[in-house]
Amino acid sequence: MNKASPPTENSSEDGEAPPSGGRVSVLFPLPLPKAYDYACDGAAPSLGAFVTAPFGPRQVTGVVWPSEGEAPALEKLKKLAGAFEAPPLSPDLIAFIDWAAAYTMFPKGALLRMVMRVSDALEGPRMQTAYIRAATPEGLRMTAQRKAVLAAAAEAPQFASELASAAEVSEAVVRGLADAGALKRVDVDPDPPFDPPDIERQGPALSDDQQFAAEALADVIAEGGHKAVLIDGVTGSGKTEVYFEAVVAALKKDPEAQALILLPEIALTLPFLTRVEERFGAAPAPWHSDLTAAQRRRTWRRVAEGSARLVVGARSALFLPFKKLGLIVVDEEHDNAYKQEEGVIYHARDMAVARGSLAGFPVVLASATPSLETVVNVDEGRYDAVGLSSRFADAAMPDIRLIDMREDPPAQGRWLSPALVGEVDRNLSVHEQSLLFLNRRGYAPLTLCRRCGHKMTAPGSDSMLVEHRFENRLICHHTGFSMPKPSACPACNAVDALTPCGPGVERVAEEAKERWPDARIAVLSSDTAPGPRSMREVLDAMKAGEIDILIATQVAAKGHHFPNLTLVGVVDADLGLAGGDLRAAERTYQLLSQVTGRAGRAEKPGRALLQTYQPDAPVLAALASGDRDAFLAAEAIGRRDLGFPPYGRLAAVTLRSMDEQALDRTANALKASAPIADGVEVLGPARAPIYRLRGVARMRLLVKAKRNVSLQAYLADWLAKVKVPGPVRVTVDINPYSFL
DNA sequence: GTAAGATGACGG
DNA sequence: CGTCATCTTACG
Repeated sequence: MNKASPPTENSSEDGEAPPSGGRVSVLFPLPLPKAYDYACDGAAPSLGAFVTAPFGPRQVTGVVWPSEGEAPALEKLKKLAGAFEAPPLSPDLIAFIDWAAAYTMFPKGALLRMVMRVSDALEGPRMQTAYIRAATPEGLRMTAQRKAVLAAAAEAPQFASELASAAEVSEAVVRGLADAGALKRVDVDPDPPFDPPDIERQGPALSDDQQFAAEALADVIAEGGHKAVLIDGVTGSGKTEVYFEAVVAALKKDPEAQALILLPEIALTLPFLTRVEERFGAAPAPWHSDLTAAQRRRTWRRVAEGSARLVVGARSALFLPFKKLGLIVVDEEHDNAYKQEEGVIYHARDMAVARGSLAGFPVVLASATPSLETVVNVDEGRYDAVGLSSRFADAAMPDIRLIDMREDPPAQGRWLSPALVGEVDRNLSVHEQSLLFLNRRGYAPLTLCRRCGHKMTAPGSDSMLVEHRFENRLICHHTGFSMPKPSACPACNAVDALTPCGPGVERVAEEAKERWPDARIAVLSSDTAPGPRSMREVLDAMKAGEIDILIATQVAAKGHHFPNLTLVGVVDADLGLAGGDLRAAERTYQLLSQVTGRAGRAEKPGRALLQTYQPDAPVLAALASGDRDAFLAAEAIGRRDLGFPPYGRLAAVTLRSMDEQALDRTANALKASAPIADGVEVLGPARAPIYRLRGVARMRLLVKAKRNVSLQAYLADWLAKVKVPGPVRVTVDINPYSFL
């Protein structure tokens, strides 16, 4: 704990000196809405510095924050306890946190907590001892073990454990050699810096389209300042190479600038890291929830000091303490995985644009199926757009056909229509791969008692248990609850009456195995059901052509190239349309467009068949005709007429409680006290579609407002008036995506 | 988040 | 009337 660097100018533009008498505001990473004031001896630590201070009965680490509001008298203040050497948070990030807290209506401290989740990063490097080769001293007693260690030693420092295992001896031998002077001890930082990306390295040759788009982005970056730009290009058009050029431009323009590439899912980040390494000759700093504590600390520290210049990460990377962030790329910007639904609720794409806007740097959004929000922002001139129309390597878009399941139904208890079966037959005969897509894990989504009609649900929950036959268990996909499949109905005790209803991937696989006993069939879903084969192995086998028919959930839809895949069969194209939330059609379009785009990537033309009971649904018609823009235009009109986002504002106020009566009362009381305001409509309360989850019941009110009203102001005013009893928890979700 | 004070439920 | 459990509040 050392004194931090001297105070910087306290940001006020008129050059006003910081409040005299050595006082600072400190924001703690706790769910608190404001910063607290402290006295300090001597120079105040600079804005953004990490400090510890007594807070109530304990010592807490927080960040020096801009003061606001009236402060208590100096003599009432406690003193700061200490400061950290870690680089202070940038004014950009402070401004972003303030903004994001106001926007999401979560307390500032809760947002700061997302920045400070790396608990031990502040302590600075705890040096570790490593060993390098040294001149062998005279008279060194030589043994076989010692020889092996010296042979393994090198110029680059290695830990005792590494040397010992390389030489197949114990660590004591290594330490003995160091004591004898034959190895030199050196202190190494356990968090080595990341190799800088090589921005001079020549990228691959770009197509004319790509070149044009890359230059447009380079212009935006050269111009400086904030701008959001959409790269709109079909699957396989090479968007990635284009935004890599934008990264190069941003890093070249300012030798201190850092760039962040956001990806929607961890599963995508791992292969992507390799791709970045190929392009830039160095792996980027990774950030996602699967990192170990050590990897996390390394990235956090190196990002904070500014030496990690390129970061690839999931949505939470937005809250890394970048020293000088100069560009954010949001890949697959339409992906709903960008919406964080737990803890602080936010949409990473929107937050990325906001962060760029506050700090004055460009944000690039990339997608083959951009969200309606983004398309409208482009149409209304708030965002720029560059298009990539041609598919790479001249591969044709797949031929997409709808199968009307009313006219061409599968046999009873089967899920594949004769038309789809015929196409798979054809593909098998010419040794090309087929993908059967069904976005449903497990064997059957519903288990019903034939005798009494009882539906199997998780205890204390209204969510259906999904049968997973490989494990012979019933699993709740919402809570993670799982139980062995019972032989008797828990409601009426009828034996052997529990019946699986509807198909999941496992059930389609069962049908496929019966129908094509000689074909090589694999199942791919996030729970890697069939035996010990991991997702990675299945994907590799598919790429290598070792699988004839892959039956998969959406994990196969994203970011994989299967060169010999020429047929995609969508088992249930209507699946995402049920439930009817406002983005159901859009999501279906995005997902199915992505899946069908897997067919025929290389020289081989592909085809896709969508099984549907509603071939007239506009989404499906649009998919079949490939007319994305017409679909978006129709969606836009629908949303505008209903006043839904992006043409209006929406917020969900969710109440949760174990006590259903208290929940009901509070929900109704809340509704009754909703202020009347022009252009604001409060809907509900209604039970959530899955009403109870782990014993907690949930009700929701929706606030719908015109675009020109501030939802946050309305909600703050409203929620401040109502006293919510203890056992009922209220959360606000600005612009909700999930209606479960 | 957390710990101390305030409020309320049950037992001697 | 005392003790323990739970809710409320405040943290500078």
